[in-house]
Amino acid sequence: MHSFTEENYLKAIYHLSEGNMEAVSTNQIAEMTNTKAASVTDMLKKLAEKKLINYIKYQGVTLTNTGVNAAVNIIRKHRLWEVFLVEKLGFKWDEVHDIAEELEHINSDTLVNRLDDFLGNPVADPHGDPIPDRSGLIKHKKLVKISDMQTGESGTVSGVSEHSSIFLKLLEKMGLTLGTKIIISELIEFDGSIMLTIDQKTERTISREVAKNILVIL
Amino acid sequence: MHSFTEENYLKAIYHLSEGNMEAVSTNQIAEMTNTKAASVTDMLKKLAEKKLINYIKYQGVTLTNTGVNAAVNIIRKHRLWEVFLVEKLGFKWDEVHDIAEELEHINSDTLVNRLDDFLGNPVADPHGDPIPDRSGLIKHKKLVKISDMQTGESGTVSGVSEHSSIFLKLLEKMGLTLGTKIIISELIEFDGSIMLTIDQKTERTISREVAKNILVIL
DNA sequence: TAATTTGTTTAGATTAATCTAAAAATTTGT
DNA sequence: ACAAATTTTTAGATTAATCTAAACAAATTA
Repeated sequence: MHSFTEENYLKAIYHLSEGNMEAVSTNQIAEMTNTKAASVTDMLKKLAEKKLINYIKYQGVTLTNTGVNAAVNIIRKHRLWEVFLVEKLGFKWDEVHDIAEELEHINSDTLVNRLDDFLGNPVADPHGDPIPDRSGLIKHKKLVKISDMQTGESGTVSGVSEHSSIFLKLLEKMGLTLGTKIIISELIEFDGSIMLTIDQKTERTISREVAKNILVIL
Repeated sequence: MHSFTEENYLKAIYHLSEGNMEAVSTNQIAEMTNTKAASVTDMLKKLAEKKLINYIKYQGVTLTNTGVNAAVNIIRKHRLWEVFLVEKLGFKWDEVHDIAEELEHINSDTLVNRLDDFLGNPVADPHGDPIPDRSGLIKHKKLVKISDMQTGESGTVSGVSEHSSIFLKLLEKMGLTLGTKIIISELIEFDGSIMLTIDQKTERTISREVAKNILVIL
């Protein structure tokens, strides 16, 4: 198995290369892992040695298949534990990240699979992020940022692209939690903010910055 | 907080000083933690520096109050996770120790207390060991080894003093799990083995070695 | 009680992960 | 295309946890 630290690097590289399939840079990894570039370089050599990443000096890195598998497995654990914390222990969606960050490193396939079953094989975590199944497969939904929607369009809030507690608490307060139905009632030209109807009842205006981080299924 | 490693030393010292309230020796700790005596000495200095143990060169160690609290808290977590694994995830009592050994180091009081409530505030783990409450209090039951019982005496199996998977599986096979009622039917002089009636039905003979490790409430 | 055995500590290395400062490579801007 | 700026890597230290071998202390035993 890989060390706690190695796992965190793999996860960081995975997240950084999601979306844009490009190589990830040393500095990006350093920022994500709260370390210095020099430390990252050292670790990259080690991970390359173990064939978990493809690394060429000065050219950035990509995960190998083995590396992707390892990363996906950690993410699976992280998200399952988040579901557990919210569904079974009554935590709020903004409280679970740090604890899951620790739990994700517990090593036991049996444990993860039994937890998965115990939770009823959930397909998404409390923030709407998809949970890889036991073979590592991830079912991505087609999600759209509210900031990309047009007047009159409607959809269901199904994810967020910002996971900070402060942002999640804000959504909670505004009634924009997962599952909420919204209709865009007006795009305000002046500052780009967006007026929408929540659950056919409440009218609300949200800033462009907030709208960019809420993901919706049309 | 204390490191993973420090926590394991505290736990080892706690377990070694249970029962006999004497100071614990360097070698005892080395054996329990699978390290060498020299490494233990180093760590003892560190723990003494942090006022978690009372340490005098060549004289062994005892835990300070702070040290006891830290150790009890780890044990509380370990035993609660064991209950979770057995009661909620369907693990057998001989399968949970190693996983709980990892889970016990997860750091969050809220998590532990919510887990405790979720499990219905259990008083004992799957092996019958008492679970400290959130203030650190441990309710010890008066348990007797089967090997110390007399012919005609009866009791309920309520604990074990040997936690190895091989031993627990054996008890399972013999029907001597927790809650089982037994009556001593005969003490066999020849080899010290003991004949007993299980749940008013089955007659069985167990070796003195096995009998020594089964604990009973009279 | 002196000698031997056993147990513990010190000294000096090692490994993993990190850092700072300096050197080297790459990218950018004119 | 070359100089400047940025990014990445190397070099050399540091910290936590561990080890082996040697020195030292305590307990045992003859």
